[in-house]
Amino acid sequence: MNVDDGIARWRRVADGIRTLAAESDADGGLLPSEAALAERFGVNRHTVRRAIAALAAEGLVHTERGRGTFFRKLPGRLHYPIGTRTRFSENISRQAREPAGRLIQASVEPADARIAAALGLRIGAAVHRMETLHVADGMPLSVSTSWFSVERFPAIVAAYAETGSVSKALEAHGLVDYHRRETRVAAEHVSPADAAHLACPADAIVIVAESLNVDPEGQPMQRSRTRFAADRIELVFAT
Amino acid sequence: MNVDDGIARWRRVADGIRTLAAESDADGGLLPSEAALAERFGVNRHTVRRAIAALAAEGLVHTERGRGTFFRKLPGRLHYPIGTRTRFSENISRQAREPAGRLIQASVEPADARIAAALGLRIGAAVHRMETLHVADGMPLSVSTSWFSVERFPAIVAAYAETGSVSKALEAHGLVDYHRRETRVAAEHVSPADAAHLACPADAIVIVAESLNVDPEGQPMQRSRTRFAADRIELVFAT
DNA sequence: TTATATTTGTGCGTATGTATA
DNA sequence: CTATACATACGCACAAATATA
Repeated sequence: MNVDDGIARWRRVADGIRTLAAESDADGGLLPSEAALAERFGVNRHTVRRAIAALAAEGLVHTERGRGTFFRKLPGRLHYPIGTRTRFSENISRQAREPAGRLIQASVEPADARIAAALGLRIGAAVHRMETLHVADGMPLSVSTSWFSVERFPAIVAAYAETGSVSKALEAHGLVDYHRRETRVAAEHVSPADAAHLACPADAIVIVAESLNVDPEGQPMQRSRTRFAADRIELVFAT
Repeated sequence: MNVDDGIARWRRVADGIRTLAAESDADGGLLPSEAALAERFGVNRHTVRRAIAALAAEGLVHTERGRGTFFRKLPGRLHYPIGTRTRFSENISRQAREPAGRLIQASVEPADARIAAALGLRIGAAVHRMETLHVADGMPLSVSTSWFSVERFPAIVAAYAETGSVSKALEAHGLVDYHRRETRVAAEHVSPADAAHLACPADAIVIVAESLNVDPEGQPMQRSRTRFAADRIELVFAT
């Protein structure tokens, strides 16, 4: 535990304890004793005590003399299952009430090289670009940008605005089945515009999921880039 | 700049300079002078010099006497494909040279409720807990914590330490095939300990992937929690 | 109830690391 | 380079609160 990295030992111990909390997410759970933690991390008990003091100051744990130190409960994240047939409304409605998608902005633009390649169109072909916000229980969870071929889905924007659901909007175009081909997952700091829509602080984190949906014939028909508020949701990939 | 957070000033200055490098991603770019950096961060010039020395030691910058200090170029994000049969070594070795896993820390502990449930063991059963670091092309990409049943994989730690690969360590126990059942993906700010291992700034982001690997009979045998440096890698789920 | 072990809380001395002037 | 101030980390000892036999 002696690395000259400019980070104090009690800070690393505090983080180790934080990890324990993340791993064994028991509310009201009992931490190992200070002596046990000192041995586990290879530091003096005073160092453990300083780490615990820092965690207590930020409210993660509380200690009771003679009894021990206990975790406090962390606000849980919603689960967002992602499989081959992901539908926002269906996913979230099992965990929260009133799932809702709201249209923020829509436009028609020429496809750039990347969009054209993803959707199998010519560069410059007209595509709908739709910006949507997804809310559950009054809490914004994600904002998403989607691209659709104008030729194939001329009225997709109106249909989404009316139903608040991509799958229902696609049904209106006669497409009742589609599935997700690929999802790329990254994470970034939130952009100012997204922070406003998600009602989160300027230094918040978003999980960025880029995906491609294809119809039953394997033809790509929707490309999307969704930014999830990372403190409110986690993605679950079942394989 | 005087906060009692257990992080040395030269470390914060070093992280600040790293951020400068990320923003103005010009290869061979010139840093502000040491005096200018000292004033910008509100520290003594000696502290700036120590920060630069640390960055030079890890290869991010190089200094030329009388001329100044210069950035080196940063690489783009690697892709990390995740499917039912993910292997770190195989994935990364197609894009980078010398993939390597290094054992950071290992211990045997009793399984808490969560680990026991995940691995199908009794609460309190002995499990190996293994902390590993994964590097490609000399750049740390992820740190991972894994849990294995001690009864089933008594020598897993030694086997990993020798081979630097989980799949090879499992082969040594006669398990040649396994697959990933579920992956949960979240994103957080990096913990100080992980930041030290990943050599990234204190305000960096990690993608947290929790997964469960099962053997051909469907029996869970490895639970892991991997933190990826979000600025170096993106996860790709093929469905 | 008492007795004992466990756990947290406190004090003090010493050595080393960090940051400034 | 030295000098100074402060933070960090350790080791030991003991007191106070709690749990348990």
